[in-house]
Amino acid sequence: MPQIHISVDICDTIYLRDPLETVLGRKMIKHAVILLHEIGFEEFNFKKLAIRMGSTEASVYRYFENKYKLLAYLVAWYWDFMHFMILMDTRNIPDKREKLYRMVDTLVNSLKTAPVPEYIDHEKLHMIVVENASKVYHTKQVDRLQKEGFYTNFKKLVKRISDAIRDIDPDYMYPVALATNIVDASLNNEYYIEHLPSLTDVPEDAQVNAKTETSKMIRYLLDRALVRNG
Amino acid sequence: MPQIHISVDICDTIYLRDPLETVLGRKMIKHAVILLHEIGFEEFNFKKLAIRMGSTEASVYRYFENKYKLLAYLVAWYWDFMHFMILMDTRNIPDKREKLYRMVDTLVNSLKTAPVPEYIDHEKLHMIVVENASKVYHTKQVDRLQKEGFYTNFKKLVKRISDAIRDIDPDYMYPVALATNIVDASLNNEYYIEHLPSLTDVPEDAQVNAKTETSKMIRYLLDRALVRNG
DNA sequence: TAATTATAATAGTTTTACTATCATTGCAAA
DNA sequence: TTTGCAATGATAGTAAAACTATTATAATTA
Repeated sequence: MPQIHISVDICDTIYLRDPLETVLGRKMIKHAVILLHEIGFEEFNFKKLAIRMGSTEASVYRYFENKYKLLAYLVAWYWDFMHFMILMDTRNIPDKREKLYRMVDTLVNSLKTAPVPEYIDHEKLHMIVVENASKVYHTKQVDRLQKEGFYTNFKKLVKRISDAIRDIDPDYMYPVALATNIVDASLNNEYYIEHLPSLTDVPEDAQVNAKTETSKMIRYLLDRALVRNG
Repeated sequence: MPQIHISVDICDTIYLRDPLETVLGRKMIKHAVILLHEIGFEEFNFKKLAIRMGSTEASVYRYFENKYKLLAYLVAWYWDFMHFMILMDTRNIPDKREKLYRMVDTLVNSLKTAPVPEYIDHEKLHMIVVENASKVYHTKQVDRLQKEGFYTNFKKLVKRISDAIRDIDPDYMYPVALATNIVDASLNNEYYIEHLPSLTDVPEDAQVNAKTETSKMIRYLLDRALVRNG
């Protein structure tokens, strides 16, 4: 197997130093993912991260201004990576509808073939994004962050999906909102199935695969929403 | 005009003392709404609230354990109130589809006739919910909070909307997920139009009414998703 | 009027968030 | 090989946030 290098593209105002360029930085990212997954964003802080990775608080602060930016970095990394994955997974699919469905499958992360670097646990990062992505978007600083390019990776991904929607049904009036909506829903529905099942259609005690169910639900919605044209 | 009293129903593990039962408590809620709207949840704390309302930090702590619970309280209040509003606004609408559409209108808060108590600025509370509701749902303590009944008001609202969906199209396979989805989307889309327009279908510089646009977009989606049957 | 309760005023503790300083390490250019 | 320099570690410190405790006083209630 050839070693695969993915160079993710992340806006450089998110970090003070690019963590992916140093050994310590990659270690930081690795343990940030583990720790965030373990204790959640509210309990997470740089002191705990420093202890966990065997470094010091001061060193962490040399890479990121604060924990919000670290989270923003991980989320940006995730979306850039998912964008890449969607490109890979949907190549050579001639059927437009099948192509969009495959995008959804990639989104809910039911495909396990991600060529993810060893320092990132992709499943954990996925859960971190599910639980915390909205904290990056819903902040009073949204307009400033937007100008600084914090959200470009997510926007690119949404653009890609909305193009696929337009391909299927050029008359659909709100392709971008629908794309945003299914990305949001694919994250949330999986979370709700696990934690708040009464917000979904699976019975309380049913043993279902949250990813598969979510994928089916989104496909169903798209199937209804988009008019067949060949 | 008769004085209208709404008694909202909020799970009693959210607070230490019910703020709506005392003058100080109502003052607390009033200024919490103003201050949260002004500076956002991250910058908000009990010291600032105490100063703003002319009381002390200790007094605030007698009502709420911490700022997360205060936020949870406001969100629970909001959903219970919205549930009530949806009941009011959709009475005597015979057409099932029109009834669901009206629910969406009420959700995006385009109806301005809310009989809201004087100590709550409804438009500000709406924005607080848009910006912060996900912070109440996406936390590591979700399972405990769920057991304590933090989310029952939201669940009741979703139930009501999913029933309306089922009324229109009994064959729709995921009425609850769709209901959850349109509630989420109605909050988010309005926010995106204002702050991240490239996640929506409105052009960057377009001067549109975010609420009206959102309502139209959701109606359109529902119109496509739900099969006509009379 | 006495007892109870709510609040204000004050003062504290602990934790988090962040900054500063300086010694040490490793590596690269001279 | 030495010199210089950037990265890190070790340590210490400040400021604010997140809470807790104590007491005095005002307002209610019995």
